[in-house]
Amino acid sequence: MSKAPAASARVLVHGIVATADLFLRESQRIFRPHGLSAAQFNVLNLLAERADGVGYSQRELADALLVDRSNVTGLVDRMTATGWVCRVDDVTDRRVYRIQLTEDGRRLWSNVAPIYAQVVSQVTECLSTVEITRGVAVLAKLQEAATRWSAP
Amino acid sequence: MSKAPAASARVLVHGIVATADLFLRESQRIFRPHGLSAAQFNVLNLLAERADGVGYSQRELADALLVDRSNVTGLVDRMTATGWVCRVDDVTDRRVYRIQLTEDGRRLWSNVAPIYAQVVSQVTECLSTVEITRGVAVLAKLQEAATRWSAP
DNA sequence: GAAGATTGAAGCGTCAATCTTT
DNA sequence: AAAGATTGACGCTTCAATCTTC
Repeated sequence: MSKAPAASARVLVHGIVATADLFLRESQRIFRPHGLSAAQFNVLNLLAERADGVGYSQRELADALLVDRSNVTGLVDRMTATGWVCRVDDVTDRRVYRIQLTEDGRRLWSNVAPIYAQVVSQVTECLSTVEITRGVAVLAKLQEAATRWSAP
Repeated sequence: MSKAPAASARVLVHGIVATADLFLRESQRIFRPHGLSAAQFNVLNLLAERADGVGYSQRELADALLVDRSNVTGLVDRMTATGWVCRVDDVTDRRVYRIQLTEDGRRLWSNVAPIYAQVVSQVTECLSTVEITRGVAVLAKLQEAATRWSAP
């Protein structure tokens, strides 16, 4: 494996952050007309794709979204206020809430998810299957390396 | 050019955002012991690499950092409070401030920048030169496509 | 003591509206 | 009118500390 020159490595890292920033900004513009934020859309996505109706605990939500547990409190607060999710007491453990999608939440997700999917497909149609596969592999290597670095 | 399956395209987009998130989180942990945030490090970087001593206007900083102009006000406020940058009145246009590095700011940057560079090189040493080149190219295509989408 | 949830303080980011200067 | 900077309102995120329940 040939050694990576420092300059282009830095360009790659900066490019990843800049591209993610761009995606985030643009996705906010998609969600905003629906009163939704990117973080809230991710919550909707998780809940909607879980068919068993049990829902996620806030801790599970935090782990899945890769954010701090304390963050989920406010996120769920706001989504409860708008009526898209609700907190249900867990029957076996009184410490935990099960967060579940409401009717309104599911309806909103049904409207917004296809729009988001289409934008993703439009933006990525400039890439070939090989490029996508290689890109995913590079990202996986980087994540692995970064994780290994953070916990030596 | 072969068509990109929707599923893997979405994995790629998610991977970019997740990797950037991971980088951001880890870089915060590097900067924090120095009382610095990632956003502030970027400001230091811009100012330090501009040798002419003229500095950036806040508008120029906003454009370079890809953030809203209003955001820069608070960022510069905080960095002025810690004494790392200062606002200097522009001599030709009384609307604009020139933001310049202080002695302290330059010293801090001299300490932190090599640490950051080394972490970047450690995390990216798992990649070959070819992988980096291809990765950068994919990101450039995506940014171009996303930008084109946002302003049709 | 450990785990789930919450709170308060702080920084970062957007947007809309305002002020000053050009 | 247009451009640079600022303000206020709001959401997202982290961290440290606290409360309740296991």
